[in-house]
Amino acid sequence: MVDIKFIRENQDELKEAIKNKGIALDLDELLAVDAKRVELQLAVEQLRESRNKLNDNITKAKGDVERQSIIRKGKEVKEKLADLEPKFSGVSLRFDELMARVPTIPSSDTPVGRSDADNVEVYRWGEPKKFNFEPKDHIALGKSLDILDFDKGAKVGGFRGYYVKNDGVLLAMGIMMYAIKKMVSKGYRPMIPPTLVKSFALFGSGYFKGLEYDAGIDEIYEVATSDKEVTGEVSKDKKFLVGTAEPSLLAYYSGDILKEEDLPLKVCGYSQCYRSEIGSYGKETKGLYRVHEFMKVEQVVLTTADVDRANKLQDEMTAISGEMHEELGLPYRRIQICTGDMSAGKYRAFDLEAWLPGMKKWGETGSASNFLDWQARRLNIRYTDKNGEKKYVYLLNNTALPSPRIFIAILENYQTKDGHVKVPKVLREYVGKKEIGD
RNA sequence: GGCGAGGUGGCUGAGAGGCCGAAGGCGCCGCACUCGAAAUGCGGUAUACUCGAAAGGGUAUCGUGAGUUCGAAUCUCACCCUCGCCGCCA
Repeated sequence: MVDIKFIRENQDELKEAIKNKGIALDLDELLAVDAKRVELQLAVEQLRESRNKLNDNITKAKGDVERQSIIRKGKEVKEKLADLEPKFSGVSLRFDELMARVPTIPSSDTPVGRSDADNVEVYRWGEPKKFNFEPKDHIALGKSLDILDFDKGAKVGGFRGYYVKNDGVLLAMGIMMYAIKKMVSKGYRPMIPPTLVKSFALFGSGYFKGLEYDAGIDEIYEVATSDKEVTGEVSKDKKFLVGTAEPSLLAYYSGDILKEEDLPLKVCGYSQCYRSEIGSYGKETKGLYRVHEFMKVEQVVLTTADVDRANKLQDEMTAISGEMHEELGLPYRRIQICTGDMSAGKYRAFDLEAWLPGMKKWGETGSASNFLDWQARRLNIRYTDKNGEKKYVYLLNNTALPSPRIFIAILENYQTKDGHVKVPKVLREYVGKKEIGD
């Protein structure tokens, strides 16, 4: 969400952002609706004022005649209100719909572009590994080492289902524990948040584009069973499965007024993540790369309304993920996301991509986003600054480590000629051995 | 799943159709007293939107939504949530 006053005063910049991000929104319509809304609000409030005054007078009325005359006048006011109030709420509803779509203006260093093809590599660590044999992909390795089973996964879980087995479990859980410990060592408070959430959490983070769940557009699973069934009716409070811990971690603070001295507030969350992938139908249909559920550690920071500070924090968060890739010995690069590949609320975004030798490509293993106050306005998260003024916090999020793609990267980067997989040093304490397949 | 109690400002807690945006207490802020502090006294102290240069005004908000009424924190209905007890499951 963007401040309406800011929108009124920065129309040209916003129109450019809407164009560059490829957002379906007519800003002129929004401004017209806004003007109408203010006009109707004023009229409605004036009518209510006279109604309230008449109601006050009724107690002072002497006798029935005066009383009746006041009630008669009140009736006229009420009729006018009955006409205007629905108009006002109709316009307000449209206003809210349009407001939810207004994007954050991207940072000046964000490349302008149409799609992910226009993202820019800004940093690279290590180089794609050279093998003196033909490297296998993780699907073949997982099968031969008996640590991944996609056939049984599909049988039980359906398309994109999978089992992790044996040493694979220790490796997957090890990746998560390693990430949690790393985040804690960097001063992040760990949480295990709910993955089954109400819609406001997903709207607040920006996963739902409108106030209502939009099936077929959003990549979120809706849970069919209501918590309570009354006479066969569907409960109004729908529940959804999160695609990342981010919405749950942020919604934790919704409605809160934090203290400036407590900021930046650093939190990390471990959760199972659920993604319908209906928007990626047909993409990466095999293996562990694109799956419906997986484990992930996410990092989230709440900070003051200071753009430079927020950018610096975002860079720090990205650096922590980078550090973990380095400690795991995984070649990676950092790319900056261009306007066309950036969702509405984001101000500045980077992805980390690890090299996957078996799949022979860079694969996204993290995504760091700076939203400024866009999410905080939706979630109503504020803080009091030193002057006692209330401001919206700036919100940042980044992947710490995702389990399956790091799993892929380790398998494919650490494979040996005889089909074994060496365990990266930092994960040996969790896996309990130096090499899987021994 | 069954039964019961309850959701009021930063907190506690009264209020049971108009005098209520809401008593009292605690907390917080200012002032007085003091060398300073404590104690005491006096005054102030919700949020959002909106009109206004400002002073100040208006609207809405007592869990949420709808209803009854000229008028609702207060009455009615539905829903959400919290707490307690029983049952069931882990």
